[in-house]
Amino acid sequence: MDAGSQKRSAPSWQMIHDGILDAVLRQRIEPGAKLVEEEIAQVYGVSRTVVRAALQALARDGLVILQRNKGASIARPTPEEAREIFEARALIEPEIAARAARRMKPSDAAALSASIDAEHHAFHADNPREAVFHSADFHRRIAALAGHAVFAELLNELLSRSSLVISLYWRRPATLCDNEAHLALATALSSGDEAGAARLMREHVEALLADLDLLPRRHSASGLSAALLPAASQSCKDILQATIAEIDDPGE
Amino acid sequence: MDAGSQKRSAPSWQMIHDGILDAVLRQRIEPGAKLVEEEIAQVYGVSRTVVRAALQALARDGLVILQRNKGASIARPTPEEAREIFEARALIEPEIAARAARRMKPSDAAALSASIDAEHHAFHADNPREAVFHSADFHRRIAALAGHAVFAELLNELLSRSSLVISLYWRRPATLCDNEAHLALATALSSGDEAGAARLMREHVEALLADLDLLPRRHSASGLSAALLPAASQSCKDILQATIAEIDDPGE
DNA sequence: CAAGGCTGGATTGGATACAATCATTGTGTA
DNA sequence: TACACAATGATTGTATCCAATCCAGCCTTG
Repeated sequence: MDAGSQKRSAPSWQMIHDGILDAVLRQRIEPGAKLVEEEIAQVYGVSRTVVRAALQALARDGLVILQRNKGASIARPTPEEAREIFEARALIEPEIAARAARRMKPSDAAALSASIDAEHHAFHADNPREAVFHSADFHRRIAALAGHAVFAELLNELLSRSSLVISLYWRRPATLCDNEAHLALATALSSGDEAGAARLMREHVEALLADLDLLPRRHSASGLSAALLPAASQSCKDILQATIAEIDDPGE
Repeated sequence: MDAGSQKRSAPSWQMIHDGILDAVLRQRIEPGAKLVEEEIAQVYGVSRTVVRAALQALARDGLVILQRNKGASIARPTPEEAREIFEARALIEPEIAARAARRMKPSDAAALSASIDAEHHAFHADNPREAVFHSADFHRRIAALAGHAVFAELLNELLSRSSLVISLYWRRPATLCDNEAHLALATALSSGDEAGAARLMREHVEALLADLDLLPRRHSASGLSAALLPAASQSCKDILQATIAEIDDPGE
């Protein structure tokens, strides 16, 4: 209801914003990739004006870095920023889990199961990126169940930035404990165990943080790496076009 | 240093963003006030392009509501949203206080004292709005001392929105316990008492929430009240001009 | 041969013009 | 008189245009 009534006033740049956001969440755009306004404008068939609005919105989300006269590029969180993002999640998400456990209805368990299954399926299909995407979706759905709009917004931003962190600093793409943790969480949530859900969530997020490879080294000098890995920026246009095609043709 | 190095790439709309933000924090613009692009553009001597960017940034901060083809207006948090904002603060700020207590240096105490003094002074000068502004500034400085950029960003947004909540739902403009709480907090922080600072902060924020008048009644029908109290929207231009004058002439 | 300056292309920043939409007022009619 | 409807003015949404800036490659020069 809440989201539905707002749909009528959807800004036109929202589509571009969501398209790039989706590409980030699915790790189809690498951190540091250059986002040229004209290219995106051609992909979506609009003028640069609308693209600029979308890029500024993404910059407010912390996903895009805008440098004056130098354009937009996908953000590259520093190791310290990465740690801070997961520390913030470790504080907020247990509270969200507790509230979700308190308000859960039996019908809500299905949504969580669907997300877990999707993650499980993608994992076994040897598609770790999609698995990570659905993993974040699981956390997002819990936030939706908590019925707390402000917490949900805060977490949404943190989850988006977590995708960047994961593509930069994720150590092992094959982690089984992830699914275990999600299953245990879903069980605690469904049984209304507030304290247990909060504890499991805190441990889960702390485990995620511990699995990051946050070395003090500069992962690679910002400008240099972008020059060394131009694949992302070259294929940015194609990635967005593919994303659009998927949206138009939801029969995935 | 951190902010200084970023200054070179300051976007041009930042000035307008900060101007409107300052007007909100000082409660010179009332929630619900209409923000007409052309007026703001004339005040700042720029075109609507830059103003639109600033308004979109403010919308991402939750301070401005953008409705398609209906323009921008200062947000009016619902009572539920107001409660959620302070619940989020009650969760985040104790953690910030604990981290600040851990990292405090003796020289940092001065900044906190200055903020408390300014609040105290404004309060005794019978200027409750300015007192509220400095009260928020006190919380902001603690976040800066905590040395955690993500928490600081999250709190910054919550503090800005709190200003809207306070101007809508604040019950008693004459609260002495505020200063008491801030003094006790500053003492705990200066002495490095993590647990005490966290506890005091949580109690303080919960007291703030308890002092809000969150009745289920619609505070007033949105359109009607705007018509009954057109002062805010009419003087929006003047408010911004006055704000600019103050910035240009800092000898307040 | 290396270092520094310069020019050309590409890209962004901002202003302006025009189209689209909304709110308000006025008018005609039942 | 009250309601429906159309015209008008105001405001926003988007595209396009031009100036400002940056980047890369080349050239000059010590």
